[in-house]
Amino acid sequence: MGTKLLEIYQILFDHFGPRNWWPADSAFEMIVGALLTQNTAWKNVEKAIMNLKHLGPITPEGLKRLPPSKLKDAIRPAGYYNQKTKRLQNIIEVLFKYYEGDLDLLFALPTETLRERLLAVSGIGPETADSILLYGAERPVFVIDTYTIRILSRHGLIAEEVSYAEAQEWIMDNLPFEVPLFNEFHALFVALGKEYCRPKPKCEGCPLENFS
DNA sequence: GACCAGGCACATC
DNA sequence: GATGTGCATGGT
Repeated sequence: MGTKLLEIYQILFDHFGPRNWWPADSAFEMIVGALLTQNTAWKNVEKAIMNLKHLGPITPEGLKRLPPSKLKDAIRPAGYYNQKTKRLQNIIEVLFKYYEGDLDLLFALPTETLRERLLAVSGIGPETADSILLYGAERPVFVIDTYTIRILSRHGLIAEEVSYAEAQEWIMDNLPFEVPLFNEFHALFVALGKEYCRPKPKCEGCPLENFS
C-alpha cells in the first residue's frame, strides 16, 4: 500500500512541482497563518497577514502589544475574527507565561510533548497542531485535512468517514518518516484538492484521473 | 443567491 | 463516543 501512496506522490509532484511550504517569513508567522486559515480560504488569510504586517512585525511581542481591537480589525478578512483573535491571544499567552515569549523554547520540546502542549491551547486542534509540528518545528508528522481524506477516499484507499487519527495512522504506517516528504506531500494534496477535488469534483484534467 | 474554504469548541443525546 | 451547531469573510 505504501507503494500506491508513493505513486500518488510522484504523480502529484510531477504535475504540480515543489510547493515550497509553508508560505511564511518565520515560524511564528506560520503559526498565525495556521490559526487564521482554519476553515478559511488562504486568499483571505493573505489579506489578514498583510494587514498585520502593516501594523508591525509579526512576532509574539509585536502581536501582544497590539490593542485587541486593532488585531481584530486586521484579521477581519480571514473570517471568524472574534474567535481567531482569542485563539491568537491564547497561544501568545502560553508563549509568554511558560516560554519567555520565545518560540524556540517551546519548540525545544520532544515531538509528543510538543503536540500535547499545542493541543492544550484552546483553538489549536489536531490539524493546526500537526501543521505547526511539521511546517514550524520540522517534525515528521503527517498533516491530515479535508482534502487528504476526500482524495484518498475517492480513490478507494480509505473510507470517507475515517477519523483524523485513523487517516493519519494509515498514511504514516505506509510512508517513510521524512520531513521533506511529509511537507511536500500534504502541500500537494492541498494543491490537488483546491483545483480538482472540491465537494463537486471536476475530474477532467485531474492528474489522478486514471489512477487506480 | 447558494455553496464552499488548508477547523475547532461546545452543547447535547 | 457520535452528532449537531455557531463562528464570518470573500471568491465561484
